[in-house]
Amino acid sequence: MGRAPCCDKANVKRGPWSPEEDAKLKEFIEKYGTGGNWIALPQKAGLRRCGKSCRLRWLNYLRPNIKHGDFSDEEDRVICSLYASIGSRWSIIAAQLPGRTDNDIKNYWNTKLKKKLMCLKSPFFPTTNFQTPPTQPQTIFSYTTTRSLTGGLEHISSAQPNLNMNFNFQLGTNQYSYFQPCQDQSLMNPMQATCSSSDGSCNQMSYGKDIKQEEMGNFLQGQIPTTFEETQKVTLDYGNNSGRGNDHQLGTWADQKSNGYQSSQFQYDIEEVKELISSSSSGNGCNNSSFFFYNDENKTNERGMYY
DNA sequence: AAAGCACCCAACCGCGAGATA
DNA sequence: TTATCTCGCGGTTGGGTGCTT
Repeated sequence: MGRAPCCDKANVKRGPWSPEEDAKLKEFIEKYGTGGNWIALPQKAGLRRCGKSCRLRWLNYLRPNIKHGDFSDEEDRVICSLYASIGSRWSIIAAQLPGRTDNDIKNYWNTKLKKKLMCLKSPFFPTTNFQTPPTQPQTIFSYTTTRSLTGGLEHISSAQPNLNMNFNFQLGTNQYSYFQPCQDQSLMNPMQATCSSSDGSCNQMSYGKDIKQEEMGNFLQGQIPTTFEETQKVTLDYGNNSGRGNDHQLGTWADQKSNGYQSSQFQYDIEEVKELISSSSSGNGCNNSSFFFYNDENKTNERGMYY
């Protein structure tokens, strides 16, 4: 037994709204309000539309003070922070951004921001030597372009200077992943995104397709740091790992610590971000690589492996 | 120039929660 | 207490548009 339809679908118009319909709806609501009953509203307003459709049109497009157009950096930051805290509660996020609708934010997240963020914590490393460790705190992941540390590069858009990928970090029974805004989009040229695993075995990427949620792999799974401070302790080991090419001799854990740039800009609660991008698939095919993780509980540095 | 492809976003769908009879 | 109705939400779809080949 299915749910009763909210309206007579055979007798309502669907699809894009005409300017005339917009005007009718706007005029009616400005004059009489919604009356607390969207289902009855279209009939009263003389519209052959479903009440839900009217509601959506009003909330997302017609009501006063709706803001359209590009999102500002500040709005990006708010969205990311809230997403990290509460997940895909778009209506709550929208409530913090005057003039933005939940639908707008959801679309923005799904089409742009998610990709932008994912590219930033990319599991790529430069094919050439990393010359000088940064003196200012910044994300260590921004240097990465061409090397996959883990299996799971699935799709890389050819149309945008962003990389879309998934990856796993595993540490014993724990798994970790990262993402962070990219400071330098020039590092994200997808055409450079070829895996340079020393034996050439890593070849997990493809181009020119929307990344789909079910294809993303285990971006974040398993036991992960539960506090902001913990996530800040997570870093990569650029050091002298056997099995890694010389082009990845980027420094040591100690260097990174003394330079103070391990994940110091980590703004987003990884615990919540994992809700965002999850699926059952996990890539493989890369050589194992390792990273260091500071275990806050044991007060020790531990080595994790990428698979 | 045209066909194919990818992206974007407005709109739709179904479900859960809350209100009401 | 239960059944029904409506709202509001988040996930998904599909058509328009622009880019690439």
